[in-house]
Amino acid sequence: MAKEAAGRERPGRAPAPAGRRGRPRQAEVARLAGVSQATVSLVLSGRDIATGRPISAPTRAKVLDAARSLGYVPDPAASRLAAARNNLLGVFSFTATFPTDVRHSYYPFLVGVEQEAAAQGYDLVLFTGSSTGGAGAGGTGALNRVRLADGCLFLGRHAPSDELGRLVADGFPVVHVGRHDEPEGLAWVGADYVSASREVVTALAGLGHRRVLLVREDDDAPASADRERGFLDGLAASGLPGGPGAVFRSGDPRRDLTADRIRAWLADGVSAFVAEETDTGAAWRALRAAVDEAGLDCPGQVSLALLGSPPADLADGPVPMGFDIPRPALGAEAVRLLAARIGGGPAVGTFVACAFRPGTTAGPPATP
Amino acid sequence: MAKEAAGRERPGRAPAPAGRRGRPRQAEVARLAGVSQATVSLVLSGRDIATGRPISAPTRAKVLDAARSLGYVPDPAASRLAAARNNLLGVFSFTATFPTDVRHSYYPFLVGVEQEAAAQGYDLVLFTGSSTGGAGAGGTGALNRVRLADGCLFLGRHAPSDELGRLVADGFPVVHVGRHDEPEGLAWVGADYVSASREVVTALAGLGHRRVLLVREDDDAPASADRERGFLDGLAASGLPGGPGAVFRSGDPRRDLTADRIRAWLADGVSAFVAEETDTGAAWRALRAAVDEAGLDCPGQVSLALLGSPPADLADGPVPMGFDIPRPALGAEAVRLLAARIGGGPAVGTFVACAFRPGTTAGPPATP
DNA sequence: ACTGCGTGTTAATGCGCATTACCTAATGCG
DNA sequence: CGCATTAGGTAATGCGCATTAACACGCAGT
Repeated sequence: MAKEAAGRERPGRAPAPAGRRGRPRQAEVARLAGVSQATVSLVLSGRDIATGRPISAPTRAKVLDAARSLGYVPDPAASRLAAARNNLLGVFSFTATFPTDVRHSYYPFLVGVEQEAAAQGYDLVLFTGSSTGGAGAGGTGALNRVRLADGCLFLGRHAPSDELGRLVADGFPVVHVGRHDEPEGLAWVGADYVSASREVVTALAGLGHRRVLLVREDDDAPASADRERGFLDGLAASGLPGGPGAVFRSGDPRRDLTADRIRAWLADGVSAFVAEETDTGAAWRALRAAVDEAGLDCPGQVSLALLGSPPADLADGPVPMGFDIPRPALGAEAVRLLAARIGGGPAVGTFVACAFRPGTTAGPPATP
Repeated sequence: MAKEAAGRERPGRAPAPAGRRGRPRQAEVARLAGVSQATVSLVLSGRDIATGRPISAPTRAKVLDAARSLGYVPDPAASRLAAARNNLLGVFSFTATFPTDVRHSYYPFLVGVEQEAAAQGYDLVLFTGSSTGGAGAGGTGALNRVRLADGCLFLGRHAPSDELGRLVADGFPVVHVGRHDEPEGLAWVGADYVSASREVVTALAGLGHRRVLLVREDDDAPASADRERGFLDGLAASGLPGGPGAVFRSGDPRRDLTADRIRAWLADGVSAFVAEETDTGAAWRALRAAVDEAGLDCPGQVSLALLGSPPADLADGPVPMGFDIPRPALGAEAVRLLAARIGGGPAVGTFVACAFRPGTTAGPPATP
């Protein structure tokens, strides 16, 4: 290795602090200002007043001037090491590349994250799960780099519980977006599907409906279960008949939900249908198709509601009664929670309320 | 004069290394394996053989076992501080928030980046320009956090030269994607528009065209200038008439490029038109519209070419003669360059060749 | 036997910063 | 006036890791 010709110097491998190389350090600011490095740190971090160790105005000024004239910028790695914080928040997405795509479902969420992070004085650092790169030792690998930040948000349902559990066990501040009970002690934020679904049912009951049917897919995600629970809660609260008969479950709604079936239900007293929302929107799609096929007028002869937002390609159809997941708010809440955890707060789970959407697909039941 | 603090313990604020708290450190692995921390570092980094200081097989095994049983994972911040490297590559995108526009999404580029990074043993960390958050001291702020990584790629034409220059001046390894001459000493990779454009003209000349016209927008980006230069070079090389008459420049091609005008050019001996590619694709769009409007048969009566790829919404039209920017290759090359710079290589600029695309919009000139 | 040399391993050091214990005036106060 | 307090600042220390000088131990050569 040939680097500097000055004979020997610093034992470590060594960019010289001398001459004109590399960023200035606090030590150099200190020298220029005629104070100690510690004072520089105190002044620049503003921690002097915060901790009741005030630094006199003239000294402050000297330090700040020196820092500015040298163009001092802190080293985030060193900050993190020394103080266990560098005001960086990680955002980990398990999707292949990072969702820079606006159509991507995470996008609105990220908007909220970004705003709240800025409000709390944090910068963001993004990670993706794809990289299977280097990292010699651990092998655990991918998740490890989030430790660069003070804490990390995790998006995506495919979060591997074991790796996450590892971070949690190490006391690293983590918040998962979307309810997630798996690793004990994991903090999360989730939308309150139960209340929102109940509210939809209550609204239908308020319009006069006496029999309401839930159409759901054959999917056992917690989000689906929550919706069903809210639905049944709503029926009970409105004094409507619940039980298994109030739920129609199908692995292939498009096939099972025929126009005939719809007519039969109507004849049987059902006047409103509620569809679960899923990735594919299959339940909602099938419901609408069947109603159309049966030649029924939507708010007039039958009322429809959707427990969530319609899929993008149906966005210009009539707005369904239902609720919207407040994704930006969810993101903001996640950041708030994470900030609290970094500050030593507890690892709690939090629900964020969804916004009820009246829509145009529900009205009073037809009077035959 | 103060040395012993017999009563107290660690002066720093202190998560205990004791009991069962937090990640294990190399020191604990060392203790368990009955070796020194230095040995652990050597073994885990594999640097023992690399530096010709081999560690004996039994010792290696002990260390590796201990590390595995404790679940040791390295602290990326500490690695970076101590060694000036942590095998992380930054990718900085200057787009506002998380980019809003899908069309010139960086996606294909990122694919190449990701692959090559993995191949080189690096993990990725992503940044965006938006965050205007905390960062006490500097004020320079946003760009600073890239220092967490060993080096950083920069995407986007809006790269502020001064901030970038700062990083470059500090000796931080940086590679900009897209030619960028501004800060002296900035490394970059860019597509070779000059050669690619020349090749297109040569191809047209080879088909027998004697007068070719370039349609460009009123935009002075270096990418546009390069295309024009390549175009003119190509004319010269083919012995065709160049000069200002060979270039039609318009701030609003859709308005200025009328069917009549096209006919006039044809009457004047022009038999092929070449459009510049831009974000909007306005030149190409206008050219096609005018030719259609004039009722001209495209490969038959007039030949067209595009110096780039057609906009997404015109993707299913006829494939224009032109060239494709090898975005994944560009990304890969950028990573290679960055890795080289981290390894101490020079800050060079590199061109990546574009792929000629014959397409179906060009043929021999009409024989009147 | 002493030197030379190769091989393993450890002690010591520092990366850049935050933090704490301590030190020295300059007060306050009964 | 004697002591406690406050204001203002500094020296020392360590975060977790990588790096290297130095040491310890054979084993050959002369």
